[in-house]
Amino acid sequence: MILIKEKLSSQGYRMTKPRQAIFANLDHEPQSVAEISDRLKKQKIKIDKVTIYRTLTQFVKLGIVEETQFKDKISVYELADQEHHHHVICDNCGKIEDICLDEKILVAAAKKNSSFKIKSHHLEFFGLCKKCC
Amino acid sequence: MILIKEKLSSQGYRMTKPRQAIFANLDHEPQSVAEISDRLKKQKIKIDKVTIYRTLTQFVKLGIVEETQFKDKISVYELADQEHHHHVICDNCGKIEDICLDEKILVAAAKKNSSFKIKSHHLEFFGLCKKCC
DNA sequence: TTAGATGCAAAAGATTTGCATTATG
DNA sequence: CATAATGCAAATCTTTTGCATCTAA
Repeated sequence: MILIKEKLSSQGYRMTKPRQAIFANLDHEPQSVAEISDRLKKQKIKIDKVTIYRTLTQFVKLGIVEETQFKDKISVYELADQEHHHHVICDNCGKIEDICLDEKILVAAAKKNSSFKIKSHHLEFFGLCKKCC
Repeated sequence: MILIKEKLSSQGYRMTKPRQAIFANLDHEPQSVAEISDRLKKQKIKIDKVTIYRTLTQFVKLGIVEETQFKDKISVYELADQEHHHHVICDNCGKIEDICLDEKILVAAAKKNSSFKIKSHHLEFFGLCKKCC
């Protein structure tokens, strides 16, 4: 709690009810704006989707939230993790699971093989979850 | 040429002028529908964007084309390659470069660590290209 | 008080769908 | 000739923008 408030105010931003509610509904599981919006609705908290978009964009900038893009063309957001991890997405039901892997060697190889100055990467796995197998 | 025609007809589909033109403008570099459309326009070939979308979707199904999603929310398409490869995307200008890496070990680790039946994966690197460095 | 934040309406942009028409096999 | 493919218009869906109003600091 104090964390975000500090991060916000240190950049001249404000802590507001909507931001607090949105933050409270973030998770270490990735969620879409629609999902977050639904969660808030269920809690009888009325926040415009636009506000959710703007808040998440800001949280991403502040390093509070991490954004990922999957094939279905919608963005998903999750609490930024201290530890870098990856996702496994079910081809059938869309369920997303986190997975931890040590890809140091691969990143090093990429840096060596590419003419680009590589700064980050995304690694996602696809398959079938237990239920859909 | 004969390749796609066979793949198409084997599934009851037809080889048409638009499909041939679209195929001829595909590349091993990923391109968006807008880019493909522009290329065709320059060649004075008039094909509706809708047709490009439908054709690409079909080519993907037939394994002729590979679709990738980047953060800017648009899909890019490239000729499906015999050899599995990855992309390096410039954070500044969006330039995309292909890169080959051997990630067998990593995939094996993912299969071991996950409860999912993993079938495929996506690996993309981000950074700055030579020009933007 | 005063700049930042919100909500509503509307715009924007990519992709999809419906349907009448055309053209391939 | 039967059916798949195309083009056009319009719909969808996610995300963004403009602007008047509100509110935290």
